[in-house]
Amino acid sequence: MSEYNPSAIEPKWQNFWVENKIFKTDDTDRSKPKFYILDMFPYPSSSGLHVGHPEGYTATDIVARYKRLNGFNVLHPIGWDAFGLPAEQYAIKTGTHPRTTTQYNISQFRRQLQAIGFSYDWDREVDTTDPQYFKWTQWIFLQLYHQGLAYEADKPVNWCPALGTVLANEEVIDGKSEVGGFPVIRKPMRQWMLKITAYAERLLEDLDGLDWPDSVKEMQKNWIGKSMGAEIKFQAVGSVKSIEVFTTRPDTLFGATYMVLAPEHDMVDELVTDEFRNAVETYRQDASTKSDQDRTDARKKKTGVFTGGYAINPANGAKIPVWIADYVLINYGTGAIMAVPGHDERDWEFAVAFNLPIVEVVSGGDILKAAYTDNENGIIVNSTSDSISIDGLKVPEAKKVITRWLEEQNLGIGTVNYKLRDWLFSRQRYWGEPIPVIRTKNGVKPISESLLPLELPDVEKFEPSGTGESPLAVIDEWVNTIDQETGEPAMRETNTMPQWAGSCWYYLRYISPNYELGPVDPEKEKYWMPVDMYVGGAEHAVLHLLYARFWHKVLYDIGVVSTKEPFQRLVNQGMILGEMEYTLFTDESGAYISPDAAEVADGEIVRVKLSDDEIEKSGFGFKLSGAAAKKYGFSDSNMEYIIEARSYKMSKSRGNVINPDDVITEYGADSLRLYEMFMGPLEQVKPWSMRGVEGVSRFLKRTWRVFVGENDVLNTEIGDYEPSKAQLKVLHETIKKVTDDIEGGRYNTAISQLMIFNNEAIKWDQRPKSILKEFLILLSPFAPHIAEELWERLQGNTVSKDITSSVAYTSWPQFDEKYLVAESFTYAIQVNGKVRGTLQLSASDADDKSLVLEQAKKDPTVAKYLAEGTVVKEIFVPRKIINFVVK
RNA sequence: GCCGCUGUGGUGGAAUGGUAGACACGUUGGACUUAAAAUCCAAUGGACCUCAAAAGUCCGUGCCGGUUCGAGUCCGGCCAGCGGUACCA
Repeated sequence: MSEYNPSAIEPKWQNFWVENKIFKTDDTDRSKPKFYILDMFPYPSSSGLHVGHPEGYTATDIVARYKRLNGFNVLHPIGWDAFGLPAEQYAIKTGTHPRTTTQYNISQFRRQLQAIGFSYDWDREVDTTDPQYFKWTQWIFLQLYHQGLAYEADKPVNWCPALGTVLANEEVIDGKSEVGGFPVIRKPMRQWMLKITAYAERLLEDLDGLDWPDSVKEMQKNWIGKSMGAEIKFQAVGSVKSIEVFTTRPDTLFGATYMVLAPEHDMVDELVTDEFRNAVETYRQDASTKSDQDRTDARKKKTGVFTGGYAINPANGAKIPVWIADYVLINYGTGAIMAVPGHDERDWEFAVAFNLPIVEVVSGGDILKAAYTDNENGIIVNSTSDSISIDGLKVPEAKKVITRWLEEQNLGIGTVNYKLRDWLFSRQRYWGEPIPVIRTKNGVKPISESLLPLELPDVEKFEPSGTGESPLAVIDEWVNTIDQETGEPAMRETNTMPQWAGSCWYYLRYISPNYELGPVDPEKEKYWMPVDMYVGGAEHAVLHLLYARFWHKVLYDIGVVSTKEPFQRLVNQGMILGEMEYTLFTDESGAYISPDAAEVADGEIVRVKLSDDEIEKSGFGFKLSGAAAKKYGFSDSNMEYIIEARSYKMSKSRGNVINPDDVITEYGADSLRLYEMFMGPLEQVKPWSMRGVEGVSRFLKRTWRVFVGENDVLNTEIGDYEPSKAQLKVLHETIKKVTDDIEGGRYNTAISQLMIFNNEAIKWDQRPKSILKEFLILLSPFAPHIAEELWERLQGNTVSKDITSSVAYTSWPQFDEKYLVAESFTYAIQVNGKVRGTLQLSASDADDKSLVLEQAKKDPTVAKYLAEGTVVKEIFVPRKIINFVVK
């Protein structure tokens, strides 16, 4: 007996695919329709692939293989997002050059991906750290610079004096450094910025045409944060200057009883009076050292100080006080607000805290109790002056009228504001793309394109410079250079680009990875773009996708690409959690404590992990089984020991990480692929289960047994038989279901159908080759190794070893409706919507309404219920259901 | 708080408004075996009725209500969990 042995057949086919370049994309062929299917490329970490990677990668591989079988020219590449912090931190610890670490990790990732049998075109690999790749990342930066979209500014960074370094946001936890727990302050430093705000409107508008999940579109919309309103000038008392504010509620202008400036606002110095100077300075000092998080925590009490200065409300001429407070942010709007405490919650809180006047200008609420913020139905009141009145208008109308008036009076203008801020583009790091600019005595100057790539110098030490500058700043021979044009001395920029840079355009490089005249070959770009399907984690819903769209639009504007948007369809795969864990909680004395109590308990909680034979079902949850209760020393037999059942995110610290290599060793790559898809809908979060892997593995074993019998030869049941009607029916049902499900991204139910087919086929005494061949093609996108192996065996091992012998380039079966027609139909017979019987009829009888109804009424149970009243209505749904409405 | 997503057996999950629980896991019983593993067969939402079976009855898709001959599915209002975001004027 020869059993299914994935460890024997999988390497064989992986070698066959790689060595013969079976999945090399032929991109000279323009006769076929194209399909570009893209994975979010991985960061090659030292811990290797985790089971989350193959989830999306299997889905795209299924689609890639399916599309090839349907005659598409498929572009399905992979690469490495290889710049980044971990390799640099490792270098600091061990002195190993990040390039060495990165190259090693990439080779591990490549080996692991090949061991899962993905059909990538391995001749198109891109590596963001390869000078031939980042040459073009730098080139794009220069184009941004020439377009006026890259500029320098002093921006606060997370500076940790104790560590002598600048930290990324994710390295700062509660205002302290993740490493060491040292305080982190905000220190302004010269930074490169990219003017993504110039593209805000287009980034927003063009979302409409994309086939993306609503949630992602929504997140991007929120991130861009468009709001319509007005900018209004308030004349400062005793000054020639005025304070400009942005508001979305110009209709409440009459209710503005004070103003608030951000502590950093320029006008503070202008307004502050001697009496308040000290208090204001102290407050500004405090605010500057606070972390962003502290400042923007909405739950804390409002703070602020009066400047001593006043401004004039342009609507009614009232003299109103000007305060500073950190709830007003310098980098949104104009950094100053008109405070309308009657109709804005934050202003209301502030006014109450500092005893400032609150006036009602929109009726409908009770401003003594809370701000009334309804901006649809409220009616304007108390808003009349000598030159304007908006009383009696509804809010939307009032906004228009007062904005027009402000514009006429030259006091303000209707404007649009975006939350989106410019992109802070520099990092004080070694392991990133050098920013290709130099500083001469005349200022900043981009280096010539002919000098690209600007490579990183080799260094011995990767420690931060100690000044907050990048480690590159201390490499004198690299920093000190000459301006190639003038021959004069110059200094290189020592900041490097963030990790986002390389991933902003990698999808273009795959199209022509060796093209030397630009980032992408224009002819090929026109053929392949846009990406037809892009699959990756939801964690990139905002930043990566927004940054990539921004760069793409710039490239579109300068004629490098031909599409406005890079990714036509986006799919987010859901996270895979660890195995379900059952936890019993006890306090430090070892006494049982319920999960609810454990959550709020003060003392030390002991978590006891239970195996699933120690638990049993109880009501809504699980409790400790009697035997287990005894084992853990609980004697009270009346007590129900409720336990917590849930699965957690995989993490090293929790020890619930599943390594794909282990799964492959034990069950094979096909089982891994199949299980990852069979778990549930791709987009959904779902827990891992090794038992589930066993389940799909059993399916593959059964599939093997359909084909292979004793002594490792084809089963004797297989032959060139004429297929039976029943065999054709189940085959064609499977073709239809699998096809529809792949098209619809429902890989789990496609696999169910393959299982259904197999459960039938294993019962057949005569297994027609023609049927089995089509089944193998259907199976091949999901479990390609076993499909290739069985395909080869079915052909009799005689075929030559090239592309024509691979199941991957056969053609996808077409289903025929005529085989799907059932010979009989079962009606459900309902009385008043409840099923009271079933009725089986031949296909010819089933469409005869009067016959069906007559038969249905004869069913004894149905007849009983019909006798209880008179039939007032008969619902007849052909071949499905009958419903008698009885009164 | 706001925005989004998700709530279905012991578990993962299936169900164009038409017999809820496909497929799989687990469990139970049986076959094969000296035995075990593997494999195969059968049962498996809960409760009731019954000596037992067949048949049948009631309940059941987070909760409350609505539309409909008929609702897991559509509509309105809640609740819970997850994710994003957070003083954005």
